[in-house]
Amino acid sequence: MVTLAEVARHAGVSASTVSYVLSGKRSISAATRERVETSVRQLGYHPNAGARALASSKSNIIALMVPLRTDMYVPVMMEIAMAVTTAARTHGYDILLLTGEEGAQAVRRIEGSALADAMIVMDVELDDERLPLLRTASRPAVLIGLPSDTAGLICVDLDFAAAGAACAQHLADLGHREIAVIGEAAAVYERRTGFAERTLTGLRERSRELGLKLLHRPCEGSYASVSATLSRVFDERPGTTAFVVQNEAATDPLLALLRQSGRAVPEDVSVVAVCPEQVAAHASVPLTSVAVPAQEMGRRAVEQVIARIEGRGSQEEVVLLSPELTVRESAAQAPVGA
Amino acid sequence: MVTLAEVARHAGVSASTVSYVLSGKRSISAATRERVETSVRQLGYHPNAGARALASSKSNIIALMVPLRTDMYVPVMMEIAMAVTTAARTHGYDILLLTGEEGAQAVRRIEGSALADAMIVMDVELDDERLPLLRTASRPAVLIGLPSDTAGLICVDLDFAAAGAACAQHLADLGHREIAVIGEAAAVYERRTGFAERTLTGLRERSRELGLKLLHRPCEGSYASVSATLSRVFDERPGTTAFVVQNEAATDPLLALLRQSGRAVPEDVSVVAVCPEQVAAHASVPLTSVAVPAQEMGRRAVEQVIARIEGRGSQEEVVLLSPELTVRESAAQAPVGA
DNA sequence: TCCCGCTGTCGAAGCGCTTCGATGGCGTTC
DNA sequence: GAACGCCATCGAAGCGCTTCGACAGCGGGA
Repeated sequence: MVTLAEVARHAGVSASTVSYVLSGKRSISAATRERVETSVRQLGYHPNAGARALASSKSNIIALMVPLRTDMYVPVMMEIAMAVTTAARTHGYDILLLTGEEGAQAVRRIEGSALADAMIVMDVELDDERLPLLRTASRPAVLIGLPSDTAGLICVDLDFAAAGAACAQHLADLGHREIAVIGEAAAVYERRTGFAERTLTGLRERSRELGLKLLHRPCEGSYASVSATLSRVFDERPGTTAFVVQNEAATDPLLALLRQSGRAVPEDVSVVAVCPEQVAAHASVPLTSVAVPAQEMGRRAVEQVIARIEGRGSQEEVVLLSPELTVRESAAQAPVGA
Repeated sequence: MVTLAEVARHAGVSASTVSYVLSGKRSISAATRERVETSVRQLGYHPNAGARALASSKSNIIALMVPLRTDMYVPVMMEIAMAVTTAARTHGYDILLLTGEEGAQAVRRIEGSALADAMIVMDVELDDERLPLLRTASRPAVLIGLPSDTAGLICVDLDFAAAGAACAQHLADLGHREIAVIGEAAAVYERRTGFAERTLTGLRERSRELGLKLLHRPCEGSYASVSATLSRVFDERPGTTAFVVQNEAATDPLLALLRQSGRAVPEDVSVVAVCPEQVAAHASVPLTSVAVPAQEMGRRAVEQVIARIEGRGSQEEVVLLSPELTVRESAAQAPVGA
């Protein structure tokens, strides 16, 4: 391995000069800078990460805690993780991948060992066990998600309430009066991962304002579960003309089962989804949907966290991204006389 | 932050003694060990990762390169990544997440900066640009996937050829004579990510041995694409009674479109898939399938890489996991007189 | 002409840990 | 009872880098 000292010798300068050329923290004459840069290139020098971290108390690593559960919401999670990683690299940071499994323990470990300069935590529950630690941590942390108490926290998330409202509004504009919500699995609500509840809140409030009838049913992603849910919905509310789905796995079964039961989408029944673009665009009927902007969320989280590492930005901030409803083919004017 | 020196003072011993207690590299009396361990606990000491890495030239970090493309095979990739991370933690290692985007450059960076002790590389292409570097690297590397030339490499992968053969065998056993293969998108074959080709090879060879007629068609995951592919298949080979699908995204459309075209699965047409368990189990007709054992692959890759870090194991090794075909409901006896 | 204040460079200290060699005290062995 | 060896512990060096203070040289203002 090539060291700083070797580069210095090769360039005929002192080690500190090389260091300053690399960091740009002191002015160096153009001539010297070029000589050093040439040596760096010729020798293929890469600074030793450990030594650098030790000397500067900065690792240039951001820890990313992703949920271990691979049973839900996987593509979005993956997309966010990738977006975070890519965004971090453009700022010179690497990502250390942690699973939620270790829980609060992981936060302590990272904090204590100085392995990372900051953390990004995904899949935060409303009353997450990690929150107290993150609040008092000596290193910045950014949450992707929105716990119930955001005091002293930096959060980035889609404004799911607005997303819910947008769905209700869109369907109301199309003349629908009775709407059913096919939600995430009951376990998701029990775990209290805010986003599902917030969507529902948004749906409910806007529905009340607009005088819509709203029915909510949690639902597993399986055909059996969607099928059962559908029957119950049409039993209870035969006048239902529109669905809002927030459950990646359930969208395909929903469309298939509606078709099977003789209801055409969007002629007889409209469907609006809250899901990733890909899922919406590739469904059997391209779905009018509010996208979960994974890329954007990842990018914003990285920006927030780096601002904090560099001592910029406030101690507390909630970044809520505005939802955008994309009109595709699955939602249309309510059937007349419905 | 608590340092080794503080622990040493607190326990009334020298710093080196604390270090030896922690590493177990020299024998320490039970009394001293306990005293030190108590101090460690009381002070909440965590060794500084940078200092440790610098002094020992060992970072206890494994770099994991995942494909950036989020357009294919996402759930499996995520599952493998999670399995790798979890497995690594049980051995005391953390995972540094790299995207394929940086390509060979990333390999050099990790190597030069001593950021990680080893690498695990996913989504290897048959003739990957990173291979020469990985072969000559001073740090161990393990591939998940199988390039064409495995000389000097450690590889872990599912035996996709055997998987293909198993599918052919299963369908032949059920009396099918004409089989169509719905493959990955053409781009996947062009990129030459071996697994798709190897499955095909296995299918072809076993089909030849058993006298089956085989037709292969690459296919996008969209309904339009699957629909077009299906028509062409039935045009060319009206006698087709069975499908092998290797394309996560296409399975659902395939089942839906077969049903729509009046062909019942499995009564009229059988389907066998090569895909993750979840996809197979939750399909509208639970799929008889060969699973991609993501967990197992992640675990084995970590074991291999740690063996190499510790100086165990050979310089070259190919671990091919045996496929297991799980019988579900989508494949049945070929219709009589077909 | 003298002194001041830059700019560009260097030397040395130190980040927190591992590890090598040295050492002191003990029980054994003949 | 002297010599030996072993076990447990210590001290010091050094891993490769950053960063602080020092200083040489030079131009400009008075």
